[in-house]
Amino acid sequence: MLQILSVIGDKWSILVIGQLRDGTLRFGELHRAVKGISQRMLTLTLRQLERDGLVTRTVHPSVPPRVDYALTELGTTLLDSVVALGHWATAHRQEITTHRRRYDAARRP
Amino acid sequence: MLQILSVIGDKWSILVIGQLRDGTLRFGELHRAVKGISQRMLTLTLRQLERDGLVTRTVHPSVPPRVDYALTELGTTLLDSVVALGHWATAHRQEITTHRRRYDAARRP
DNA sequence: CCGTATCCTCGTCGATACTG
DNA sequence: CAGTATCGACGAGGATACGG
Repeated sequence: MLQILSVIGDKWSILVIGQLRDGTLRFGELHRAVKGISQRMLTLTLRQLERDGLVTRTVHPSVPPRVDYALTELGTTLLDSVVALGHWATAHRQEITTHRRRYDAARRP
Repeated sequence: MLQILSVIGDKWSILVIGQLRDGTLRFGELHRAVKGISQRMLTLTLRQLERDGLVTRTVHPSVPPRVDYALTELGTTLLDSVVALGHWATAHRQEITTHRRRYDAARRP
């Protein structure tokens, strides 16, 4: 069970899956879309997702090389929960930061 | 945005919130319910959740001491997404492990 | 019972440099 | 363009001991 949570408990995984909701993206496009992720972590995250059967990796033997990533059917089923989390996060972001400030203010007089 | 994902991107947070879905729990009860968590991490996780306004902490001044934790209204709204993730995880656990074995077998001949 | 305080150890991640 | 390799720093987190 903890093994499965590691799939979704990784923030990069969630963000990458979220980006793939509208269809196929290239490596570089993902790199630009997911702000703050390093090339290394993007590679590792995609490998992980591919290993778990959540995304497909398609290499086009061209020059320059082109690699496309897309959600599998299994990945799409997860997407619903992920977007729900995304909605929750954006909906309550302000509320949470307010709580944090209040909490910190109470403990640092 | 990444700050908010840190709330749910932590596996302990997710597990703790999941345990609180049926109501109030004491510290020790949570400690036993969430398998594998250390006392230290449970404390830190609960402080984090309290700081974010997802959990209330109620100290009963008795001997021995008793501390109850419960979800706030905000925490309950998150619970829906969390249980959705939980359902997804249990529903596809087998499928994912199968993918993993297949992937590993293909790369380790 | 419910913590806090230390210490110490792993793994994780970013930076950088280099290939096909 | 899309990676792989290497390294070094950093912090999460377990173990332990102790306090209210």
